[in-house]
Order: sequence, then C-alpha cells, then structure tokens
Amino acid sequence: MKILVVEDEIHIAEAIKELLTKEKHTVDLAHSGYDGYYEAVNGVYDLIILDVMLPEIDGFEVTTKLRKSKNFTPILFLTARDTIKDKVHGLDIGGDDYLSKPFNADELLARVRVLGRRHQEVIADELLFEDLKLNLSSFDLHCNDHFIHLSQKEFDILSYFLKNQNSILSKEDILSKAWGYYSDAEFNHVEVYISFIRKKLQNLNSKVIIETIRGIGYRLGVQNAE
Amino acid sequence: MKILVVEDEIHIAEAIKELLTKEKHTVDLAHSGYDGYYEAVNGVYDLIILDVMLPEIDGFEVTTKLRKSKNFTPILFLTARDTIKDKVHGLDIGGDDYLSKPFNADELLARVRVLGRRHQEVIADELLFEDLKLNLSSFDLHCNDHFIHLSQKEFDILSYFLKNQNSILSKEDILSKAWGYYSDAEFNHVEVYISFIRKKLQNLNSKVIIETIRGIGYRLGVQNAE
DNA sequence: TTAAAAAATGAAATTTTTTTTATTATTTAT
DNA sequence: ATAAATAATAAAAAAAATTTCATTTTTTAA
Repeated sequence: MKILVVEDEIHIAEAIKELLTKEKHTVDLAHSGYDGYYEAVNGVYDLIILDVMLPEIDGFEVTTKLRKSKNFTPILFLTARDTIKDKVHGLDIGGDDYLSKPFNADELLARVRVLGRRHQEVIADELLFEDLKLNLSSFDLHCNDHFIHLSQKEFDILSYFLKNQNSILSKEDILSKAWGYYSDAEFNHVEVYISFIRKKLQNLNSKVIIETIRGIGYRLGVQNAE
Repeated sequence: MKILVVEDEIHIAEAIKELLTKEKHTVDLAHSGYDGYYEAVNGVYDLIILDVMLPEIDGFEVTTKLRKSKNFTPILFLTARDTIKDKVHGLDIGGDDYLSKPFNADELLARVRVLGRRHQEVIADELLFEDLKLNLSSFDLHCNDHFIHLSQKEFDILSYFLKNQNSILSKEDILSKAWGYYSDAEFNHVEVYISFIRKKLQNLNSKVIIETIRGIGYRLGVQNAE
C-alpha cells in the first residue's frame, strides 16, 4: 500500500515509516498539518496515518478539509489525546480508526491491514463462486479457461445470485432487482433469463447450477457428483 | 442500519440493542455463536457486533466461517479479552474493529457510525460532476430532475471521463477503455459515441460539455456562461 | 393416475445498441 | 484564401438484447 504518515515528532515518524516499510508498504512522510494536507491532496494514497496534535493545522482540521474536498482516503488517527470525546469527534468528522499513543506496533500493523483490506474490497472487481468468476466491469463470466459475455439483464440476475450465495431468491426479488420495482415485467421474464443463464453455465461446463425451489424461487448450487 | 448483535450475556445484549435502537438502527439479537452465524448467513446486515467469548463456537470462529463463505459484512468485536494478541488475531481473520469491555457507549456508537459510513461508501454507487450524477448500477445519467439511460459503450466512455475529471483523454485511451486493447475499432467509433453522449447531455440540459482538444483528445468541461 | 399449477424452453418479434458508410463541418498550416 | 487533416454527424445496416408468445415439461396435490 501507499501510505502517508503525518507526524511532527521526527523520531516517531521515522519509526512508523520503518515499521511499515518492513511490511512492504511505500511510505511518505509529512511533518505538519499543512504539508500533510498538501501531500494528501496531490498524491494518491491508500491510507493516511495522521497525528492529531500538529503544528499549523491539526489532524482533525486536515481531515475535515480532505473530506470536504471529496477525498475519502481512509484515515487512522494516532494520538496521545485519547479521551472518549476526542475519539468520537475524530471518527465523526471522517476518521476511520483511532489509536492512542504510545501504541503497540503489532496493533498498528493489524489496524493498517484492516483499512487496507477494506480498501481492496472497494476496488475489488469480481464475484466468485465455486468455479465461476464474474468480472463486474466487463460482464464476462469466467470458468476454467473460458469465458462468455453476459448481457445486462443476465448480469444483473447472476450477480444478484453471487452476492447472495446462500439465499433463495424469489422471482419477485429478481424481478425488482433486474427490472425495477415499478416495471410490469412478469415471472416468465425471470424464467426466460434463468434459462438463458443456465444455457451459458452449461456452455462453460461449469459445475454451478441454478436450482429451482418450486413455489419459492431459485438458488445457486453445485451439480450432483456421480 | 440493520445490525446483528451476537452476545450471550442477555442484559448486555439488551443494553446494546437499546442504545442502537435509539439511534434508529434495526437490531436483531443472537445469543450464541451458532445462532449468530445462522442469522448472519440468512439475513442481510450492514454490521455485526460480535462478542468473542460465546457458547458453542466463539466469535473468532464465527468470523472465520463467515469470511470463508464470502460474507464480508463489517464485524465489530466486543470483548473483555483485550490483549494485543487477541486484537491482532481478531482483526486479521476478518474483523473490522475491536472494542474492549467495558466499553463506552459514545465510542461504540461512533465506531458503529464509521463502519456504517464505509459500508455506504462501498455500496456508493454513483459518479458526480457538476450537475451530473451517473448511477453505476442502473447506467442512468441524472441531471436536475431528469434522467436518461446510457448504453454500455456510452456508459464506459462517460464513466471514464467522470473518473478522470481533470484529464484529457485521447481517442486511443478511450478506444482501449471501451473497446479493449485488442479490438480493431477505429477513431470514428469514438467520435460517433462522443456525438451520442453530447446529444444526451443536451437533451438533459446539462451544463456539462465534452470539449474537443484537436489532435489530442477530449475533456470534460462546463458550458461557457454568457 | 390424472388434472392443475408451475416452470422451462424454443422461436419469432421487437427494440436497442453498435457498427458502418458517406457526407458535412471545422481547424490548421501553407 | 485554400487544401489537407481532423472531427462531427446523419442515416442505414447489422448485430445483440429483450420481450412476447406458444408449447412442452415437470411437479404436486387430489
């Protein structure tokens, strides 16, 4: 990850940098609120570790300014001020986590991993189930080494299943997901599209099937081995 | 938000429920790890507040099972076990935050707000520029009170512009974004689609325009006021 | 076992999207 | 001012997605 550390105490800043660098992160340092804000705006970071008590403008102000300018990079506050009131304030103006100084290195790294993971998920771009991989931006459905393109409606429906892998989805559900609540589409629309998708799953030789639960709806499943 | 609280000490569970309900959240309770897992899998929650020490299966195990089954609902651990080792472990197996008991109600609520906010952002689903709002799941382009549907290619191109609001995008860029690097589409394809999009922007009466930078490419802009 | 209900599917019809082609308009360098 | 290059657009053609309709298949309950 690319991480910006904003901390005025040089030796602490360097220590954090060393810690993060060991974990293969790329770290930039800023030593005042003003510099920190400038770097955050002009660079692209996956995470900002931000001291609250800083020269010029403090960490809370930096956060407020960033969020106001639509920059939503995750922010981890790091500070000696650890009254509940401070914490609540920091989190409410747009911070993502709050760690008190002196902090434990392992905990810092774990919390960095959490924020990084969430970030990844945001930009994650595919849904997985068994041997299937659905690319959310190209609408291509991959299985083994092959892929097939899904139309918009096919995509809407299959991605709905992939996001609710354990649920039975009723035709009603699917209808309002793929055609919208106010559409006049009928159950047969769903049936036709389920049929389309099943055909594509077969063409891909996937072991994934769409099970019919009569009277209730459909659910993802796996082909009976035999 | 819809929140699942998994906590075996009934009076604590009830207290948390009351706290969250006051903040207008919808709260479901589970009192064992097994029940918690079952509820989490079968309901759709925005957040799970999870005690670590639970009867049957503990909170860490619940988390592991959920993540393994591709359920990525944010999880906030709440527990008396607050050694660094426990925290790090909890966060690394897929938890999102960790609060020690006894906890402060305001801090709990603030951390719930953070996780809810991130969740919103994850499912946030639109791109903005000036008077335009592009819905990424429906492909509808909104302006003032009207909207118009974009086709796949129109969407690919306009969303590319909206994600790069300050850049000039060359026809080459657009071609490889919307048609793919290996396609044999030509510049005129881009020109035709720019023309389609401009027509839709006009129909919407948007002040947004696509500027031509001759020989270089295109860029988003705003209609000259006069 | 059979009739009714629910679901699946094939195929045609319709609509929408995308591509192609030809023509017109604009900009720039000479 | 003009020719060449670049860009814009209209309209037709082709392809793809979606809807509709009719029929068949499957399941369930009587």
